[in-house]
Amino acid sequence: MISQKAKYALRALLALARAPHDSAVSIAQIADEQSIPKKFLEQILLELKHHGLVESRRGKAGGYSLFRPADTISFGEVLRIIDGPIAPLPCLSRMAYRRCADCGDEASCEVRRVFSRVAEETRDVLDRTSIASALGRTLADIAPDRYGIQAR
Amino acid sequence: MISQKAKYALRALLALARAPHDSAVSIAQIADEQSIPKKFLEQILLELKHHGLVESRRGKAGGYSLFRPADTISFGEVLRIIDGPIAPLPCLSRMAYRRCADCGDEASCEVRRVFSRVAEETRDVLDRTSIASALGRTLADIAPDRYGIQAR
DNA sequence: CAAATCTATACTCACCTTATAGAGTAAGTA
DNA sequence: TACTTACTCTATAAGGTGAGTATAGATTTG
Repeated sequence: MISQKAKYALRALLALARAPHDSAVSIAQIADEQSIPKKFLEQILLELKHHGLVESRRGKAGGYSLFRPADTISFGEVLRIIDGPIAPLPCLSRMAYRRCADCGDEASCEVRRVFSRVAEETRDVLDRTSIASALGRTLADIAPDRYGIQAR
Repeated sequence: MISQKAKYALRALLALARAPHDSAVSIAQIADEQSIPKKFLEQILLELKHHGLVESRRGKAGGYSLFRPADTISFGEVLRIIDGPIAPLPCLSRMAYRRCADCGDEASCEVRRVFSRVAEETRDVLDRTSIASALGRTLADIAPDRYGIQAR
């Protein structure tokens, strides 16, 4: 299960992607539209900003907007920022590998072998699907590499 | 991430599947071999027993053994027993569907659409892989339906 | 300056995970 | 029968995580 927070993050990014280009959308507006607790959403957007996915303008008429084109932001990237590793086992994570303390030999671990297939399929979907392609208005699914979507 | 408990459960079942047919293996032996805390493993095996995956004999020379053939026990079934739903979103679970409170319309939810593909791929692997096939000694991967592995 | 808005950190609170403890029950065995 | 081994069940607890709230502050623009 992905966290509620990650779901909010994705919904917020989708909302920003739908907004007219270069127009800032206020936290309040997104929170209201998407039924996300406002203060919680503030934290989430701040985190996405720290990771360079969105930018913000302060003051009256301020708000958030995407910092990168919507077809260069993959679901996988967002999930890794908010929820951490996607892999089903620590010993299968690329961003935060950790050996399983109780596993004698990784190469012969049956559990690992099975879940590595799960991990592969999951990354396949999440790293190839961008915010734009989820909205169904891009070519990123067809040639994602060209758009700089993070490689698996 | 799957839970430590689920990993223990799978490892215990794999150990039972490796044991000579119809011979009971004691909790202590499995715990020792697999480096699983004994009292914790007791709980896990008991739970698997209640769900009809293993059987037990008490007394001296007692222990656990598989109740069903190893190629009829899928990874998915074990995970659902120990960790609950496999789906990445409550609104995608077949065993425990729950509408997302904050989602207006499921049919048009982009997040749901993307993760339904993840769920499908994941189930594909987990429900088609059995304890036996993980050990690499069965035909269940080739014709799983014939062996009664739970359909997706 | 005032209002709207973002920035940052700290805090709560319930629930889940990962066990551990201990008393009880059953089956074989000397 | 008494003893030993092993499974059965319930309770409990420490620690972590998830999902927010609260509070205070900093910027920008009108």
